[in-house]
Amino acid sequence: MADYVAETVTDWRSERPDLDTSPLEVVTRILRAAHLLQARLDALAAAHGLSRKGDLDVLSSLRRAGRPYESTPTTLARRLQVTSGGMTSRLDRLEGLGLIERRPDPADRRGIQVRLTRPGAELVDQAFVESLSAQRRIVEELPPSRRADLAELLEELLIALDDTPD
Amino acid sequence: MADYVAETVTDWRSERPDLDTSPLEVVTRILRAAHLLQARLDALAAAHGLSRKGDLDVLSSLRRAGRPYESTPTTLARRLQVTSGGMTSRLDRLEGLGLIERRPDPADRRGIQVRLTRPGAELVDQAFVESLSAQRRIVEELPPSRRADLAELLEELLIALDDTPD
DNA sequence: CTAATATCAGCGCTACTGAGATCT
DNA sequence: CAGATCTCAGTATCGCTGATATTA
Repeated sequence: MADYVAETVTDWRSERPDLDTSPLEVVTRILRAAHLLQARLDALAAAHGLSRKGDLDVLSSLRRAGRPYESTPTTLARRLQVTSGGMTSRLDRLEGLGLIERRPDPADRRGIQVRLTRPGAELVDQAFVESLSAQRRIVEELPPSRRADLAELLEELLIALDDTPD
Repeated sequence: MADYVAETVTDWRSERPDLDTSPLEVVTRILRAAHLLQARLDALAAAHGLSRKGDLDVLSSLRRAGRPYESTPTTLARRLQVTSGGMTSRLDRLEGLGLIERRPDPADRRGIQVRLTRPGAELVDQAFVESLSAQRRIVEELPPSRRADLAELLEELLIALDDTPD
């Protein structure tokens, strides 16, 4: 029982036995898994009217900050791995949908506060829970101790990639 | 020492203690790692004139098949997680660069054989080795036994996601 | 003055969808 | 005729870059 990447590595071994292709077993697997997972989660979010990929991430990020469900465009952009320009367009869309509001930051007149609206908070509480359920169904195909191992190994890798909050 | 996702899960725990957000520790980590890894690999491929994301994957897929370095658009599309239309445009570009050729399939006149040219084979032998080195430097931040564990866990997950060759 | 914040216009890229031509 | 193969045109999306205005 093997996955696609196992076959790839076997092919390389017979073709270029001088190369150590074992890094593919981690890196390519992560890329392929991300592709498959993203497709599933996007389809699910779309069923809640969130057709654009990163929108639920923005709402979730605001939601988990707790009341009053606020943040700034710059903070959101950094967390979600996009530029500030990219975040502006996501916020435009979400504001158009009535899911967030922008208000001037009282403490810094350059800044903006982004806040979940009531409908935004309700939507994220449904959509996020549902996304989480879908994720759980996938992850539960691994036995519990394996899940925890995988999570921890991925964390080590992400730390090596400097994906740490500062 | 924690990564970004650990912070996320902590936030959720204080905000929605009723939810089990542990699936994020696997799924979100995979999505974030993929984003970071892809950015590094794209930059590297671009240094070899392969500015477009999937191009090196196409060349690699042909190369590891062994002589005569041939495949078909449909097979490549399936392996590389794109539609046949998406593969057509990749092949157009690579053909324009002189890295592949298209020839009619002698056995099936609907079909096309895609083949690496000499320059294509030379380029992939450089660019792939370099990409592999970059991947190795990343993966080597984990101790060897951890690397193997991670590879195996990811394989189990991909099998659960049906990413298997048929 | 330098640096930070947010936005905007313009651009490039990527890949999908659906239709069509050809062939099994 | 149904189904497979490949291509093409059209479309949607997505995010980046670099410039700008404002303020710290």
